[in-house]
Amino acid sequence: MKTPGDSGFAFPDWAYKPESSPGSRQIQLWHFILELLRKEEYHDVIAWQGDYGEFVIKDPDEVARLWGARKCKPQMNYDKLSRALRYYYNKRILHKTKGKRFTYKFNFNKLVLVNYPFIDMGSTGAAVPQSAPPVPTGPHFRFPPSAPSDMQVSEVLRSPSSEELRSPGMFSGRRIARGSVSDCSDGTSVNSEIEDGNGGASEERVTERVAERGGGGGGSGGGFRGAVHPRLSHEAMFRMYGGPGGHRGHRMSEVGHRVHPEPLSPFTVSPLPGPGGPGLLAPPLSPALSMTPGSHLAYTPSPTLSPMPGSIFSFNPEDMQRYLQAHTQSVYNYHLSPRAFFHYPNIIVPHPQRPDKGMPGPQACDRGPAERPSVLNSHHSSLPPPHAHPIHHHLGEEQHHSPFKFKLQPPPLGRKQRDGQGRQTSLSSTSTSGLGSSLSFGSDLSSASGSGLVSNSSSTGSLNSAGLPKIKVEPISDIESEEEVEVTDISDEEADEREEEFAVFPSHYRNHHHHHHHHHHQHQHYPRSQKHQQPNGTDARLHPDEDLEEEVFKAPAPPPFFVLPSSSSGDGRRGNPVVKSEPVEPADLQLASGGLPQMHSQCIPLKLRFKRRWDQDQHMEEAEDKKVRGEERGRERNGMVEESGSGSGSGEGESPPPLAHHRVSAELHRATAQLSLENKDC
DNA sequence: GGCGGAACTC
DNA sequence: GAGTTCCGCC
Repeated sequence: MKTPGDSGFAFPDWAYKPESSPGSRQIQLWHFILELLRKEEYHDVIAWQGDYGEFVIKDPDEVARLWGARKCKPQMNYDKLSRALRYYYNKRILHKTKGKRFTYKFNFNKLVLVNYPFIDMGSTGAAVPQSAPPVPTGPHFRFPPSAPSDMQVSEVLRSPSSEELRSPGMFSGRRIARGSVSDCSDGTSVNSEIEDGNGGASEERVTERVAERGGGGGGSGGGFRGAVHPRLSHEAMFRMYGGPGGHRGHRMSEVGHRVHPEPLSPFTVSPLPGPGGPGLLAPPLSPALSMTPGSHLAYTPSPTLSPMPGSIFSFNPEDMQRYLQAHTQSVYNYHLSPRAFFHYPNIIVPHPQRPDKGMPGPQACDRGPAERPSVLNSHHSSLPPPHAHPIHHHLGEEQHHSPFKFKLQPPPLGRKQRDGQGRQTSLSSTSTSGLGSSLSFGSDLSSASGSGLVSNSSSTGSLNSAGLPKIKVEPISDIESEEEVEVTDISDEEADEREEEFAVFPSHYRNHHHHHHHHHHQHQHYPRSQKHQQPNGTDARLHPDEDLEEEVFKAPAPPPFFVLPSSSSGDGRRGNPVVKSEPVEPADLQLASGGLPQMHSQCIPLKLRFKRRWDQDQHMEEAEDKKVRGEERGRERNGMVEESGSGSGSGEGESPPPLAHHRVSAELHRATAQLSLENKDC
């Protein structure tokens, strides 16, 4: 354990694993940083410092060197590394602590929550010994008692091919270092000096894994073994690393809601069953939705990923709940890398990988890609099949595919080519890079499966074979695509609270089926200074980062057919089933949210009501968006407000809370409640 | 030192 | 997609 002097909070081991890196098969820089951070050996090179998540690179050159070694980029230097780090700003993985040299800060929210939304660290022995970032006193949030459903989890998780899931390996201390440095076969590589001392740890690692998974038990060295859980709590995540003894291995029982019987992994359990059962899905929503400041992130796992979107909007209380939950959850999942779902550490597959080949270790620069396959395949047999499909099928009619996709970051906006001569030929010289660096973990699994959400793209066929939803993380620019839905963060403010540590990314949750034509497309947050405009003229960058943080969450639009009959509302208003995008019925809104007058139609079918509400929400959101957008434009490039002079490091990013959004949410809640009541009457 | 665009690689 | 490499700018 460690925690040298720092905090007692642990950062989950899995977070350090390269394998868990959602973004790519290769180790990512932030992962690497985390690795270093967690090792005492490197404390003089890089260490946690200051605020929660903040770290200082004490020896930039060394860090760069290590990174270069890991990536087999001998020419790496701090300048380059820092560039890479700066890219994280836009991704919100990191931000710079202003005023402090070589000091950056992680946005754990992004790293952890986003990537591992379902892991329930709380219950399991999530606590990790390793290094701990300074603890946030932060907000703890808890999940509502009700449990989401296995289904959800399963849905989400399931897709990952087993391969991905497996590879629990975590770094054992030395491994990284050595591994990383170790071979860049070219010779050019740096040698490892990193640490060393440990010889051959790699194999050891394997063993560890096996052991770990084995029973849930023992959390040996460091593996994080928390069970995957549909809900995850910050609290849990960062819980104090108190007695390790207790944590590891045990079940999450504490949390009453947990659904999975299996402490370890849902996967093993096979999620299948769940989907259908609505019951599972419909947990009480109450608390979940609450966006009260105090709660910080109220999160209810929701079926968003699965159920809602789909196609049918069946109306019943459960649906409602789901609907609401969806919002909530969506927030949670927003920005989730599609691949993120695959990387649940908990899902450990029993198979030990071969030390040599099997190891996914990123560190082996030398390893050729060729080997990889073997790894993957080898396990197949015994591992739980990537069940993907079954589950989906089960999702009842209600779910099917969710139309949501997640977008993460802004695209690298257009590049103007420098026509002339670029420095093209570039590095001829030494780069060793080409060689072996490519070690990827799982071939393409990730890409293929993608997802966690289903995108119902009827049109595109984007569904994967399994019919899984597709989550897409992408830059705004692409957005126009169709069905992407953005999820909006509900509680940004809270989440964000001080600094974006916990911020959830802003997002919009939209339905593209009917609406996308009208607006949206853009809405992505662009990084601070993005100033590009979309071709279509829409402003590509809506919010500077921080600003974005808060947005309203949008209700998923009703499925297509949702539209149909609905229009005929009992209240006499009739309409064609036009899908509309018009702000129709503002009145309804009033009704619904405000006071819901008892309409004579006293009992309007809930469905209709709901539908209306939905529409209303949409409109409101849109309106909000427009509004926001307008504002944004105004600030244009100057928008870098965040950056400008804040002297001290920390508090960046705060933007005016979108009251409207809250309002909407509130209304939604209210309306929901009322509808429920009404429903009873009926 | 730090930022971020642009081109480029893997 | 995630950097890497270069570079001009502040």
